[in-house]
Amino acid sequence: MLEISLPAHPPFSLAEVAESHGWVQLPPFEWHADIGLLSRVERLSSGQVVELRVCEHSDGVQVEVADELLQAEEQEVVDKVDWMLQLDQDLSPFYILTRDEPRLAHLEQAAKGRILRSSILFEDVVKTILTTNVQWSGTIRMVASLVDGLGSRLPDEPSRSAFPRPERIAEADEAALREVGLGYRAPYVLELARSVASGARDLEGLKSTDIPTDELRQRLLTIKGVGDYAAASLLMLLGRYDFVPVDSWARTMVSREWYHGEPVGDAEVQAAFEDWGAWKGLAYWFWDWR
DNA sequence: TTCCAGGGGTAGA
DNA sequence: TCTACCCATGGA
Repeated sequence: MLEISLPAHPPFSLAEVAESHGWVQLPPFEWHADIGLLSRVERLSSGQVVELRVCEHSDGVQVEVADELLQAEEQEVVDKVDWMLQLDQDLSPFYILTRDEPRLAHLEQAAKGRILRSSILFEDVVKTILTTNVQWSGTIRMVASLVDGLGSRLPDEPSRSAFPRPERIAEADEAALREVGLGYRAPYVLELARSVASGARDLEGLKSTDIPTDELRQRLLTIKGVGDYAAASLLMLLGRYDFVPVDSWARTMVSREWYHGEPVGDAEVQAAFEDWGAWKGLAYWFWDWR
């Protein structure tokens, strides 16, 4: 049994990160709210498949892994948990701004503001593509069958699997992915997996904070299946909050809040949060619509 | 049965 | 740049 303690930049709440959006409902994440346990099956680069069990602990989290790990594997676990939970995220400039906005003033006290993300960007891009033009229940179904069908299984609990590697998806053919239930999104996911597996596309490199946001957005938009909504969502996951991910929910809420229920377009939604500048997406995401 | 979802690609103006 | 049309699939 390996136990690792990791500090987080305060304020921090594991529950708030876990419940920051729907990702926690998608495998290989599992969230046990009653005991505050975030679990996730992860395939390490060595090939070993492990379960990461994360609990809140003093000023951060404690990560438990049942297996013996090499030093390099342990470091990989640390890096991945740090990335997924945004442990070192400092939102104090945003919190200062929220103090004058009643709909957001509670965020700092509640330690809200971090957004849960997957260990590698490939997984987040695939999942985001699988949220488009489908109800949330459909996204859960597609991700679950993709993970169960192509993911590496956890040895001690074979009903659970890691998210499939790009190389594994790249080996599949389009018909198989359609059969898994991806429908017309199958060729998008396949093309992405093949380009990442071949090295033609470096998604992990997009995590670099050196890339200007507009350039980053343009690069995300070159992925088939990623449009304005998906790009904005992914920018949020990359810590760039300059765009609101406008979906049917956003249009409904902005319409109700500021347009007397009249239908609104993407431009109206973006404009509604324009004053928040570089924090626009975050202000939208955590807005208390009441 | 029709409509639409946590939209996006493509063709044609 | 903007619009119309198409895309698989399951809830509502």
